Amino acid sequence: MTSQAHDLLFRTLADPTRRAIFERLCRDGDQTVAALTAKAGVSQPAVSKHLGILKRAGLVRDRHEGRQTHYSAQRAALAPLVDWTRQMSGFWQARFDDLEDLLKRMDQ
Amino acid sequence: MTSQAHDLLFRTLADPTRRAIFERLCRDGDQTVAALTAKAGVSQPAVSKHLGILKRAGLVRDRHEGRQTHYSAQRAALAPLVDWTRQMSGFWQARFDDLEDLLKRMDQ
DNA sequence: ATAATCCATAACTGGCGGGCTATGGATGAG
DNA sequence: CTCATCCATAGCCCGCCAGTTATGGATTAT
Repeated sequence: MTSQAHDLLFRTLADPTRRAIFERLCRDGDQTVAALTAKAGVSQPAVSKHLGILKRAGLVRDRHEGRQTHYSAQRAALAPLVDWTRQMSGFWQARFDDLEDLLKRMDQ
Repeated sequence: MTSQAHDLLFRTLADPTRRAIFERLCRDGDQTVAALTAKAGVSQPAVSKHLGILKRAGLVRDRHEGRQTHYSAQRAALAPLVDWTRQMSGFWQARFDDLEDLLKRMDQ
């Protein structure tokens, strides 16, 4: 896993609004842009931009359905984060390896 | 764990230079500011600022020794990150609980 | 056909943050 | 005592990025 990937992930998750959108998608599943905008506290274009950035980081997928776009969380994209934490900790690799395998097979 | 803590952690780790400093402290242990500056690719004041931010996030500790300041990584501060990832994933809590306990008892 | 809804993009703006140089206080060396 | 070294802070600058409004293409409703 390159350090670029870590950078992209960390920078993407550093913004509170964006992280909140991702959290919501993780908690409540599939959401339209309108639904996300209703709770985001920012304008619809801002939400669209955040979704674009999340998508570039692989954290979400979009699915077009008529004039709506549904977004869903891609939890597997969190794997590099777990990997990095494991490297920084330098211990208990075994436990983390289990988790990584799970995450990597979670492309739904 | 408050969402403020997550925000502080993510924002602190989002910068590549800062993350590299933390990684180095994790890998190679205790370092003086001069030693860190030598490899950081930025000026000494920049390194000092990064260390200050890392310290505010609880990720490093400083120890004064004469005119030198030694910094060391506080891996336990990564616990909220693990916690957040666990929440987003919503699975395998047991495995992560083990890790969290370990991290929280690692205040050296 | 017309109007309304959904979403993405463009264009602009402002603030935040990471970089720098300059400086000074504290400590160690000669 | 004087000078050099280590580090932190101050002050400044500039680029990036998250926010906004405006707009338009696509789809659905009337």
